[in-house]
Amino acid sequence: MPELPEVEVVRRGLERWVAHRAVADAEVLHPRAVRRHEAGADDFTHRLKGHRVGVPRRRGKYLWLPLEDTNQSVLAHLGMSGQLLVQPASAPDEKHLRIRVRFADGLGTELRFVDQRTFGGLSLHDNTLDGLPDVIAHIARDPLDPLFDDEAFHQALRRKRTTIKRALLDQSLISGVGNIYADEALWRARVHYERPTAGFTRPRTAELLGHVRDVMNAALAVGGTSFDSLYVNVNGESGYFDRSLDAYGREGLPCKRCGTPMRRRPWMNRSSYFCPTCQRAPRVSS
DNA sequence: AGATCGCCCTGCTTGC
DNA sequence: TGCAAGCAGGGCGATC
Repeated sequence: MPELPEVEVVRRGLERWVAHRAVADAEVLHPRAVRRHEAGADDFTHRLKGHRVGVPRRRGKYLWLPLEDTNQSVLAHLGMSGQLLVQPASAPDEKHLRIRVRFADGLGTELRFVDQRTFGGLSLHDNTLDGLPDVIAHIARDPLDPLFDDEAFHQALRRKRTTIKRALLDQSLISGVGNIYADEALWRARVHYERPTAGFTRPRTAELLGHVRDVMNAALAVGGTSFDSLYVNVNGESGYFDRSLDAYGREGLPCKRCGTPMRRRPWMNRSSYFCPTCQRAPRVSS
């Protein structure tokens, strides 16, 4: 669900409301929410206790809270329906509350991980030398990372025998792009989702990356994309970018550039939305 | 070795 | 109205 802009909105909220607070204790209400923490829920809560949270960081759709004075971080992935909420301790438990973190201060708020579908979760990991949780060392830098290497990405596209949307969703090539922003960027670039990457020229790659960055920055500026209450920031508020989507979810509606009805095609157990006129299918697709 | 597929879940919407 | 199928912002591990 949440892609880079939505996760970044959450990270900023955590930076404001959770950074530098000491953990009093944590409570795991659903074991699946910590399944990536191999030592189990008790170990997870025990290790959190008493440590101060550092400044939250993010790479792609992953975010993590470094624990000060340790070499470990709490890694979070929201999956399809995960939320990190900062709530008054007195607020009633959400229906899908999975993990609660209480703090040793008088602010009266706690951190809650709420997740309807339980595809997401929290876990604790050692950091690599760059301060990255070790289990996400394979995740590529994201396009808003100043150290993202455009040329290396282009070369990777040239090298692969795959198609462009698969490549955009491959988190080991470029991270943070999901189904919505892939379709949005491809529409902006007028590129069909099944275009083979091997034929990409340097200018075409550069243009596509530019659109990926533009659409993500635009979404970030309005708090991300929310279709329903499943994606919200740490204060439970929705973002507004759904109003600005040009492709995703617009099946049958006129293309905002040329008026042709937009199409939806089943794709990898998901959907791809595109304009059949602006985004010409490659002649031989398989 | 790299690419693809199935599956992990819950809940809402749609269509018979 | 009831029920089943289809669909949803993702990613991992098994498989070819």
